[in-house]
Amino acid sequence: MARNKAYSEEEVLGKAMEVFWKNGYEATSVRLLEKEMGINQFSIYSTFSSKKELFILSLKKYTEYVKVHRFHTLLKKDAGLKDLETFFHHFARKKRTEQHYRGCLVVNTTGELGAKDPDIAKALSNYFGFIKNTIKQVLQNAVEAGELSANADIDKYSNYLLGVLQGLSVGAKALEEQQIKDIVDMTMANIK
Amino acid sequence: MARNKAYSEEEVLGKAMEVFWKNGYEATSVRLLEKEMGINQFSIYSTFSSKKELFILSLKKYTEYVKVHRFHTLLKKDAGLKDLETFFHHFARKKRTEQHYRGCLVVNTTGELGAKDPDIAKALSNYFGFIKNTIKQVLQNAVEAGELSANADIDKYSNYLLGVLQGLSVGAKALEEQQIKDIVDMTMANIK
DNA sequence: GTCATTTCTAAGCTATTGCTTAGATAAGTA
DNA sequence: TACTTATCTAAGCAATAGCTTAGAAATGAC
Repeated sequence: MARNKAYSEEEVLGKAMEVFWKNGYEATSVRLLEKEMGINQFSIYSTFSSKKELFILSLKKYTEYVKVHRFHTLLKKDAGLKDLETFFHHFARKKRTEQHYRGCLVVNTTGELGAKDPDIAKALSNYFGFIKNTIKQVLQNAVEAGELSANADIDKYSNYLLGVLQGLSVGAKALEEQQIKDIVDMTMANIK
Repeated sequence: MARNKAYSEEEVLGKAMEVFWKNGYEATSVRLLEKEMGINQFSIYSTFSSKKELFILSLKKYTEYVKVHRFHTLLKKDAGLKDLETFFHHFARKKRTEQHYRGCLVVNTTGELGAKDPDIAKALSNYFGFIKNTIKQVLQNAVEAGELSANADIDKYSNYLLGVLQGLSVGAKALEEQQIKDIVDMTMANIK
């Protein structure tokens, strides 16, 4: 063994995620990362290999972040339709309370980079798969609790809700609060 | 008067739009624009002032583009629910036929830049306003044709459809064809 | 304490960024 | 034909991009 790192990898990765989230991939320079992560370029490259690798790890970190800060209510064992509705309605509130809503890091990246890079595309796909499964589990709970008909096509429903969620992630950056509300109302009325 | 320009402004602007659409704003260099537009940097700057101005003009050009190539069926005088349904179903087909679907330039930009720059944000907002109004007019036609109930809240409906459209623009870059189909099916079933 | 190994600082690398400029070229006016 | 004005080519500007390297500093093993 030898000298220890003077920083926590998870901690500086969290900072990197914030920078990418705020600025986007291309607009984030390694100098800015260096400043915000609090470590210099040598450390960034020796620990995270490249800007792209750091970004992909940031996308994974983001998944962990939203599990705790966005999807926690839906990840409860007994989460049901009511939780789903509350979750979606949070978008309209966010639009009002946060001056400059940053949107979803993964949706932003889909817009900026799309499928340009296969490694990044895989990370995007993994994230959306996780979101879909989370929603699907809630719908499954709802069926079991009798909130939804037993022959409801919950796979179809979860794809639909994922799609609307992607729309809301764009809309919350570009539309008015009332428009967000309308989208959420219409969508939830469609789940029955 | 003096020497004339050796190119059509509208034509090279169309090329610029294509480059931004394919690559995104930050990933598009002036050297690349120079190459694809077929004019050199002096001409770009003397005619379009800056990269940002050129981009904003490209966003406006994109609006004109989609009027002709995407929304033409919805802009017909008698466009109705059937046209709306066909329009939405085109997304799933696009996903299958176009290897690397580029998505919507404006949605992509919302993801990449959001409200970072007020001038660009205004252009995004204008675009989404146009789309909403286009949809709203179709719904109005549908009411008048008796396809929709006279007390349907068509403003709410059009916000909803705009939101789903934004979602599809993301989803078509990141989801599977079947998922797109599910989103479209569920959405259209909700308009009645 | 000595050594091997890793991390640190700080400077520097080449390539590219958005943008500008000097001078040649073209075109309408008189 | 001479003059004015605008557009062209091609080179060049400072600043910054992502990334690397040389040498100093720290740390656990022996």
